[in-house]
Amino acid sequence: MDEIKSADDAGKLAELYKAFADETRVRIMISLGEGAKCVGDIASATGVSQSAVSHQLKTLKYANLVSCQRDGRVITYELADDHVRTIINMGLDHIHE
Amino acid sequence: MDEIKSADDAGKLAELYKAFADETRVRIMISLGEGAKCVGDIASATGVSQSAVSHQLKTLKYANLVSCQRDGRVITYELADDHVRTIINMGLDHIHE
DNA sequence: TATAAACATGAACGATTGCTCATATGTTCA
DNA sequence: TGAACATATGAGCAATCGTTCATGTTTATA
Repeated sequence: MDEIKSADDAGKLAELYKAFADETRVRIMISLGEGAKCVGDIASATGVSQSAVSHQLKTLKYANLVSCQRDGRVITYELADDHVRTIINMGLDHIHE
Repeated sequence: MDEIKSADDAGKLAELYKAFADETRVRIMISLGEGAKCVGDIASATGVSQSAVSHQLKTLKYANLVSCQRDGRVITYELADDHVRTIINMGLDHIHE
């Protein structure tokens, strides 16, 4: 336990963490931590423009960190799985020592 | 558990994950996961130039992810704490589904 | 003290990133 | 069908990043 397992995968790992390496994306993920939301609600909750949110959601979706579902003209996004929450909480633990 | 705790801290969190968002730095941290090493050994273990390793170690040290200790003209680096291992393993879990 | 070894550092440059602005796509409803 | 709403997308640009190359700093040893 708490022992590094793979000596490879460094590239994929870096790719994964790149998705967490931006304040806007973190805000979006934290916001989605409260529950599924549509793009407009994410934008107002985070104070980021609709366009910027949409661009970042694309990045998060590509990284398999969020999933979405269309319902009429509204598209609802949610965190892909509990790994996302866990990774964020792990980071918060580290920050708060 | 597995519930996002803080609604703020987004900036600091992004800063933390930026340190993991580069393949070279991940390679260095995985290498240090095997145990403490000097700069030259890290360079040969990762196949990265001494200069690049040194630059990245500075970044990792600034992020409090590694610590170092001078012994003569050799400087030995090691992972700062088990959070680093945990964060990397968490990422590997996510990658390997 | 002069030299070499181990590491750090600064400048410079190409590559990537995240935003804005304008516009396109898709959907509902009158 | 046409207007309005929700979201996505592409171009363009400033900012950040990671490397290399050259050189500086610190320590040991002849």
